[in-house]
Amino acid sequence: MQADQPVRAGRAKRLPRAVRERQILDAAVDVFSRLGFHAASMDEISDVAGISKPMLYAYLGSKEELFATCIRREATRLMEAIADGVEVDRAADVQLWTGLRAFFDFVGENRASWQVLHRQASSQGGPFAAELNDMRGRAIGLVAALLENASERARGQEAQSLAAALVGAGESLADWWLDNPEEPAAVVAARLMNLVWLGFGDLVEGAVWHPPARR
Amino acid sequence: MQADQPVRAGRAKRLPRAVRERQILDAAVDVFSRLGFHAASMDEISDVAGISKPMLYAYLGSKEELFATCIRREATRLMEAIADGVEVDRAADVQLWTGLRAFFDFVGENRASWQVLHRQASSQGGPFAAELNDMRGRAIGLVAALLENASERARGQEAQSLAAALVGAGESLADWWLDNPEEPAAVVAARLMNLVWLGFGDLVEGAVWHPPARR
DNA sequence: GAGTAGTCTTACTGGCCAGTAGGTACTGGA
DNA sequence: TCCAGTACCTACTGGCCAGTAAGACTACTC
Repeated sequence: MQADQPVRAGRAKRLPRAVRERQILDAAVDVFSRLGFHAASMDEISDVAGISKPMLYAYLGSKEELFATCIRREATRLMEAIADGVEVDRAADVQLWTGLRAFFDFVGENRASWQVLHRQASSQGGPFAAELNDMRGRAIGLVAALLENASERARGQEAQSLAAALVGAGESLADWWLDNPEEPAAVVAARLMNLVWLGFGDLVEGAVWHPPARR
Repeated sequence: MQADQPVRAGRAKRLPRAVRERQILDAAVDVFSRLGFHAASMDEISDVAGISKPMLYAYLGSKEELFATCIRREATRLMEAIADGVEVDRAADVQLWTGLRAFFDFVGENRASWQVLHRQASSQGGPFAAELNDMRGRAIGLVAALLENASERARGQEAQSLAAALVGAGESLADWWLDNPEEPAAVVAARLMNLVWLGFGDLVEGAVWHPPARR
């Protein structure tokens, strides 16, 4: 019987360190996104990356360091994608819209990254969640600033919590979209835009919804 | 040196099975919420519950079964709390409002439950996420039905995705609230209600937000 | 006070996996 | 052609933890 699995045939080709590191990080994001931090093993990651375990440790350090590096890299990519997408110097609604578009485009094109960021990182306690919360906080702050600019009524806590809700709606809708991927990113983004903007638009005009007396 | 830790002093008091099972589930929810599924050990859970490990296995089965049982119990509690809270036979906005109130009240009073449901369960692949998605799906379906009733324009995919966004906004805002707990549940709930209802209210009246031509 | 059913324990096994020791091959310069 | 440096490897160790074997204690019944 011949070898039917093309498992790492012996020694891997020599490559400069920078290239290998990128390969390893790609593999790590893939594995972490599929299995989660704990269930992912360094053996599997090195396997997917096409190298041996000691290389992993030599280049990226411990499992925790590796994971943190993944998070930082993917978070940075996401935030940069959004920053590049937002058209500043335009009306608030356009800024929000372009930001949403950039966000959904990124998620559509980088599902694994999104999995690692949204699911895995936040569910591990400790420094990871902190790292992630930091990025999330920056996103919320960005949206909050936008809201504060657009309306006098949204200030401080008010703006922060509305922004948190909005960012959460985006995250959740992105998840839903991954399970129902038949629609293009633009359609999904537009739907969220309709929901939140027209809602917030009314707030801007001073409308307030009053809870009725309890029965 | 005397024993300074009141660790399980020898044999635990005999208790009927139903009571023990409840204690164990309480302990399990606590530990899972703090550490996550993988990092939580059966030793720690049995310790917190005040019994020995074999009891755990005798009563609740394997670690996975125990976790699934926790999820099912907490999901059921949450859904029942919401169902009890919603005032049916009233206008759509009142139904939504009462549902939101019930949801935020539950989260405020059962933080550990919420942690297990929202963070831990969804980040473990396999049967857990399925179980959780099931409940989540029911919540989304409920909201979607409400939206469909209220408007002709929201149908099928449209309603489903809007509902997903709304539920996600609620989840996210609940998380934010846990980190900023100075405000009462009602205030936070009202804020979300303003955001989403007035937004959706415009959709009902036929308003549509058009994305501008890209630059 | 002997039987029995259910509660509870100590003390172990076996597997998985993070991390390492101690090498071998390749490449490029002197 | 030798050397230095870097890329890369196989093969192991040690700890943690899910799950279990084997039995001990209690309470209730007749």
